[in-house]
Amino acid sequence: MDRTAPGAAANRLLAHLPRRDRDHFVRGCERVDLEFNKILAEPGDTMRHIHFPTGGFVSLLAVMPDGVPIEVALVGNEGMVGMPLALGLERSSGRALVQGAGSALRMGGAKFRRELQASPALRATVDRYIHACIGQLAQTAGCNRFHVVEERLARWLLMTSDRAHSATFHITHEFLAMMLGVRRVGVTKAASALQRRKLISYTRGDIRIRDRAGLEAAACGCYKADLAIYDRAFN
Amino acid sequence: MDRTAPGAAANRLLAHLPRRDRDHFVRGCERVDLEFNKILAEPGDTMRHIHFPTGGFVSLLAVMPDGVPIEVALVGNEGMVGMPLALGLERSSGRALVQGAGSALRMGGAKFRRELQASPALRATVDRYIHACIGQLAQTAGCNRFHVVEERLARWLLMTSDRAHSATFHITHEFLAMMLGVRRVGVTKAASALQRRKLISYTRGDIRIRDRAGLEAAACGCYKADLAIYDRAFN
DNA sequence: GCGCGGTGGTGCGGTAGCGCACAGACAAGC
DNA sequence: GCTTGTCTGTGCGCTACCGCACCACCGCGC
Repeated sequence: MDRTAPGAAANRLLAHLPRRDRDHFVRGCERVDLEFNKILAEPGDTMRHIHFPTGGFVSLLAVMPDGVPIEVALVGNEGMVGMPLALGLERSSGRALVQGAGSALRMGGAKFRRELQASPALRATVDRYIHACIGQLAQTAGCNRFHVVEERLARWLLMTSDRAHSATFHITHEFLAMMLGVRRVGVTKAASALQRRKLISYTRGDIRIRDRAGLEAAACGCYKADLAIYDRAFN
Repeated sequence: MDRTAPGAAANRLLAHLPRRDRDHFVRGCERVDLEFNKILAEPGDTMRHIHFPTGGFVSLLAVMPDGVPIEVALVGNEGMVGMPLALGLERSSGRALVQGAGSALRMGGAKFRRELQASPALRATVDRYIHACIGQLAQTAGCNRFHVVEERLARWLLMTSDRAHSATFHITHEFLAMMLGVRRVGVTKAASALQRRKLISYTRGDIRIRDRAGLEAAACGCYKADLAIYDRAFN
């Protein structure tokens, strides 16, 4: 993957654009930091920018009527945050929360829409990503219904590791519990089971994946299904 | 809402188009029957047509890696079946199953994409629907995690009643169990509780909603949230 | 009349996850 | 050193739902 504009290939979605479109697009963006725990959008917020993470990653959370949040999708440098803008709407329907600090390319909503009009390749790439995201949402809906905490935790760790591009990252049980929509002790129980099986290790929020293949086997099939969905959208 | 082309307003999504676009679009469609239990798409299938239900309604199901299906969205005459086509892809990622017999307007995929190019209003309307659908998927993901069968059943009955435009419709406990991803006896238990509370009545698959307001109170907030999502997308 | 398939209801033991409460372990700051 | 806050682990009773099995009822066809 050639890097004709700085950071162009650091977001894999933008890397799918033909060089000319990509260079033009990236030049129109500004580089911003994604700071840990920062909220990029709340339900009902007007979204000012679309973000293409280059490092770091962002959780998309549904906020239930009683205010309890749950993660429904995870966005790293393979995707973008701000799908509503690509669909002609301004208001976010969920919460977007920075999970892993890093950086992103961002562009104002109005400008982004002009770019979408101007570049069929951009439009096509963004649409494919939306398609993949819809698939991931549907997968997650089923996963939440059928799979036990230990499997879902394993899936989450793998997805996060992929997006962090690292076998280690930082997240507490408390936070994980929020993501998975379970109690903290549920995470503690599942995580210590995974640790006992020597698949992961952790202390005070520092998590390390020790046996990736084993963890994949411990995760529900949704992890592989997610990969397949992205693959089919962009193959 | 005026009916300048036959069936134009029978699909509320198409009814959002300016008259000229709508008439043109509807003339390019063919009218087809949606026959009960017919599968419009399986995961991985090439989608030949996009469908705009005019009567009848269609379940979108995620098929889990072990083959077990679960409903993730419900499409009536407020929507369309074939989102992937609108996003430049041909392969369905889930299963589309006719739940309520009726009819639809349909158009071939290639032609539909040409129409999307030609009519910004069509593109905008379809995009808004996709946005609403994403919201519904996220809501369902959370609902599946947090809410008990009785609440989810009530939500499903209300959503279905809305799409059937009727307080009565036909569906067995067995089938409902598949939609909700629970055992048949789980549905039996929840349904008889709702019946005891005089919110619904049923015999051998014939379901009637007797107290709509009561049923709304018995449903989880996801039902109202769904309505709000659609409303915000199209207000 | 009889059998049979489709539908709904019940019972029973098992388990995953819940709410709540409390205890230990480590880190950082004073 | 001591305190305070954060993080992780354990115990307990409870509930929703599970898998499995069996039964009752109804309508239809032979």
